[in-house]
Amino acid sequence: MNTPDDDWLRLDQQICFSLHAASRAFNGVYRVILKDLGLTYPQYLVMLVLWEHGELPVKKLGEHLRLDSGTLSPLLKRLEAAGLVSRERSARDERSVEVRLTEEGSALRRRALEVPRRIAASTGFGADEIRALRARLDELTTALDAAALAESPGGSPADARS
Amino acid sequence: MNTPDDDWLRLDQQICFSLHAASRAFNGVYRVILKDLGLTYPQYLVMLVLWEHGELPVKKLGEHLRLDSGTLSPLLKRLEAAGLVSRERSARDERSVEVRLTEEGSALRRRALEVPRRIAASTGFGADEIRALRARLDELTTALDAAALAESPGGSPADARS
DNA sequence: CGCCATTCAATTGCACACAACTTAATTGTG
DNA sequence: CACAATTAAGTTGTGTGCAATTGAATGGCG
Repeated sequence: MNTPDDDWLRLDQQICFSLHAASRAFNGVYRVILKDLGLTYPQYLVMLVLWEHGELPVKKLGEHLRLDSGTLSPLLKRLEAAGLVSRERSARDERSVEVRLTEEGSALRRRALEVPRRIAASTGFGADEIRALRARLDELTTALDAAALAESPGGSPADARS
Repeated sequence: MNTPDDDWLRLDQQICFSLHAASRAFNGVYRVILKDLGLTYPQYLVMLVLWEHGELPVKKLGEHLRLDSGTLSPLLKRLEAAGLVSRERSARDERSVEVRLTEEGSALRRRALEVPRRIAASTGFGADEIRALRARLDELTTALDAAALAESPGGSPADARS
């Protein structure tokens, strides 16, 4: 009786909504800061992975970012049009497409180095606070992903490979 | 020298990315659970506000949800097509449009009551943990919003009305 | 060797999210 | 009262995000 149904609906709104709002607020700050680089926020995430790993197939990129080809294909096409990456079918496996940084894409990294500092400043959070929050969010994501599989309409254990 | 540039770019990826991933993970769980109700996640957020406030103009709805008419207009049109809400120009101010729950929309609330519990279970977090995380995220959002204004290209004090 | 299940990208269709613009109504001011 | 500035919705265009489908290539198995 502490939490009648009405309160449940209210509390619920606040949890999911806070996350939704925070995500969009982050997006907004990145949008402003990344405009100089000519990148959107998701494009920046792709570039971060490429700057770290150099070159990798679309599949691997998707695993790092939890995105599928439906999202990545058009995004990569835009990065290619911007001259930042090249896409080439792998010689060994013609199904796979290797995404590589162009010289221009690699060079952009230097200009991107100041982004993290500006973002960190925008949050007003210290490094430790950020680390703690990140850990919390990762726990949450792991739990939610597991739950999505279980709840899934065909929530069959068949999906839960390994 | 504790944090060379490389580490900054890595850490940065993790903060923004964790939030991005958590938000999408939440979205995924809601997608599954809300499918029964025929609602998308943002549509559910709109319905939550309407269930709480009954009826209100698009503008107010946008303030509660931090969404503008560009997002809300088509979304509300879909909710109207689904028979859950009605839209009617206000008599007192013809610019404004009042969004009201239909009987069907009000009735849907009963079926939505179980959603919060299922979501809470999916997170695996306790009520206190959720509250703490929500508070943290709200701080973050406030800070980011303020920063976005300041960073804004025309980050002129002219924008900061009042 | 030949066939079928699997895998990878790309495409299609739908639904946000947001900037920029348009249109209509209202308010403030002279 | 008339007119400029403001305000509210809606529209347009771009860019994700994801389910479902398609098409090409690969790998396993008889």
